[in-house]
Amino acid sequence: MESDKQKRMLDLSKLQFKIGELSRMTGVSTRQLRYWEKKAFIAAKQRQEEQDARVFGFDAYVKVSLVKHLMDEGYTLSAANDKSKTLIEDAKWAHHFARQAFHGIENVNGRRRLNLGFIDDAHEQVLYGVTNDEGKIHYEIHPAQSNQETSGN
DNA sequence: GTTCTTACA
DNA sequence: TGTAAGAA
Repeated sequence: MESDKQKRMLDLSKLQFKIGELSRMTGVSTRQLRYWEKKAFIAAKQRQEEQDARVFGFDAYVKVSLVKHLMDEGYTLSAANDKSKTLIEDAKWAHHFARQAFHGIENVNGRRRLNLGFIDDAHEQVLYGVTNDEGKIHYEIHPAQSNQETSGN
């Protein structure tokens, strides 16, 4: 099912931080990080043999940053933990959505447009996202076969 | 110098 | 949660 692990140029799963690093990165004390781990709010990678220092991954960094931010906003630890869960789920969903929606960037007449794929089952119309001079985005629908001048820039 | 666990103001 | 202690 999940065999679609392609070779991405950015492999965030390889990032590893010791507790001191994660603490400095997020502004959360090492004391808190150990406590949060015990509470299962964050997870450290499995420690190898006997004595070992905790190793956190990018996912932990994101989680800690979110919880820290929420606590600064006034949330309690447990409340911040709960809210961070939904935020992370939403972000994952949005990422999944955007990843599927992305069909490449095309250059036409010096302008670039984002191909968002067909909007009809007959595959006759394509949805594009474009920006104006101020960077504001809008959408356009074009016939499917007008992709002649897609100079690979 | 850093991290770990346990305990206490 | 901060901080201290003693050990790794």
